[in-house]
Amino acid sequence: MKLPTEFYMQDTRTVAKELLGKVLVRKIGNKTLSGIIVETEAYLGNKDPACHSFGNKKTARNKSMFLSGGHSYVYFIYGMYFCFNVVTNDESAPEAVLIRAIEPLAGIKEMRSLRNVKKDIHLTSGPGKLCMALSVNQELDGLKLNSSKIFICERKHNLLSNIKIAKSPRIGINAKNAGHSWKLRYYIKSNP
DNA sequence: TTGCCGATTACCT
DNA sequence: GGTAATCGGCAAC
Repeated sequence: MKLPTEFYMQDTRTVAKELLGKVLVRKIGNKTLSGIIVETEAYLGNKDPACHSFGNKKTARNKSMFLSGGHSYVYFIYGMYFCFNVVTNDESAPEAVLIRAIEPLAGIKEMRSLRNVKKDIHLTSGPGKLCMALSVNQELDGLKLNSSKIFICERKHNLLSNIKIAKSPRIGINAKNAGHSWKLRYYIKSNP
């Protein structure tokens, strides 16, 4: 079952936590690639100095953050990589959750051919890596997450009912940034 | 129009 | 742990 729009309209930190254990699905032609979400980060819009939409600043790049919860926000970074985010809350709150890592579930062969790595552990263990493995690019920016190309759903069997969630400061935030130490990164403890 | 730097990764020692 | 790769966004000029 695809997650309903109401799921994404909740508080951004709640969505970041609740996304752990859900399944990110990418359809390419007749191929299905998917993985369990194991690491996320919350970005709190207007009041978050580390967020692209800090101060409600709207630009060509981050305009998708100003859509309602349940849309995608994909951006290009470091001249080489894409990052995939889930927009949360309503239009008045340009907030989002960055998907930082997934555990491959379906389409591992396709992921291997999209990535050029020796060990599977490196397939989707970072925000840029998972975008390469799932062929996520700017074409998917601003789509609703019930799109046939990319969406998120519950696991069929609730195998992760007793997962332990850990939190920490977000990765890659410059120490000069006031949001540097905010603990908005969530991950499934002990998942490699 | 210029110039700095980034929500990263891969590969090196 | 260190850093090159690589280029678009964005603020400042």
